Amino acid sequence: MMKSSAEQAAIEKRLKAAGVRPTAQRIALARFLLNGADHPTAEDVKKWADENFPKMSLATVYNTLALLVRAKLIKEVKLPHTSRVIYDDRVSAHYHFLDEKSGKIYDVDPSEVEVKPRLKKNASVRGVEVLLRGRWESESRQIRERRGKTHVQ
Amino acid sequence: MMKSSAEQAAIEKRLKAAGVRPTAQRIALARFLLNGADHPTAEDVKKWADENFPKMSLATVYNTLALLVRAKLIKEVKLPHTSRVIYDDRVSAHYHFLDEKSGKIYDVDPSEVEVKPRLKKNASVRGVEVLLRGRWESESRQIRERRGKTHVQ
DNA sequence: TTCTAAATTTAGAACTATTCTATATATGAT
DNA sequence: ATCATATATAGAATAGTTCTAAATTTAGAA
Repeated sequence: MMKSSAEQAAIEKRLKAAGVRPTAQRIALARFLLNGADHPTAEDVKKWADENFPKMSLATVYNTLALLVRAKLIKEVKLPHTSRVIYDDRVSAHYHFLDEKSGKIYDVDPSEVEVKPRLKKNASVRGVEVLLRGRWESESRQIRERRGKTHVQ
Repeated sequence: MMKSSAEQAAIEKRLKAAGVRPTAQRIALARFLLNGADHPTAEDVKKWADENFPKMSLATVYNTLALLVRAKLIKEVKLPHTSRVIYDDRVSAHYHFLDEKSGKIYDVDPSEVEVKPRLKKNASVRGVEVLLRGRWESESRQIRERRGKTHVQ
């Protein structure tokens, strides 16, 4: 793990480079969002803040999330399985995979899914969003067999 | 256009076949949803009801939408450009196209978009959702030229 | 028909996630 | 240190949906 102070300095640099004034609250949140959080919701971010920063308000969490999105340091992701917005530190275009067992979201590189629209209609496609659903960790044979077996009393 | 009474009878039949008791409210809403509405939101449906059915409550609109979804007569669609749920009378698997100019949603048959996941990770994909964004009606050359031209005083 | 039990509809309260508002606090430039 | 501006704060407001409890309607029995 990176030393906390060095990490803070690096984050501060990234904020400045993106035109965001590095206040204490912003550095703390950016550190969480850019080095550690895994597709958190605003609620997840607030929870982290409550445990790691004194008296940060929910408004600051939302303000900062919006600011970091505008600065292109994080991306807003809206997926159909929840009404909560998810924040993603991967800012380049990519797709998502929803593990239906755990509810976890995984990023998928566009190169890993071939998408070729061949619309009958003469429309111009300017963007593509893809959500894959399934099991991210495929079950081992042993686990599958155990699950399949009826419990014997 | 189909004669209203015949249409009602047909709708009533479909509701019964799907195991839904055909009350007056349900017949009216199903008629709108299955023959005429184009990806309406709950608000659109309520608005139609206010203009075409006496005193229907918002709760009935939501109850009936949920009921028709459970009965697989319509499908719930959640898209990232709005926080409102959209209802679709096409119930088989398909993709969507968002016209970014009009905000309108169009259904796209899965045969019209080739999607081939080739994940590095050994995951099992059980479903794919695709949203295309762009212009559904591609502009004619004339319109494009007119739009491009600076207005001369 | 009338009665009755269950299903449905209703109005409005409650809820969730987010945005807004007004005030207080902190910051950087002078 | 002062001042103007930016930021942070608590809480109110909002949007969309779901819940609750009471009233109404329905289908079937008597």
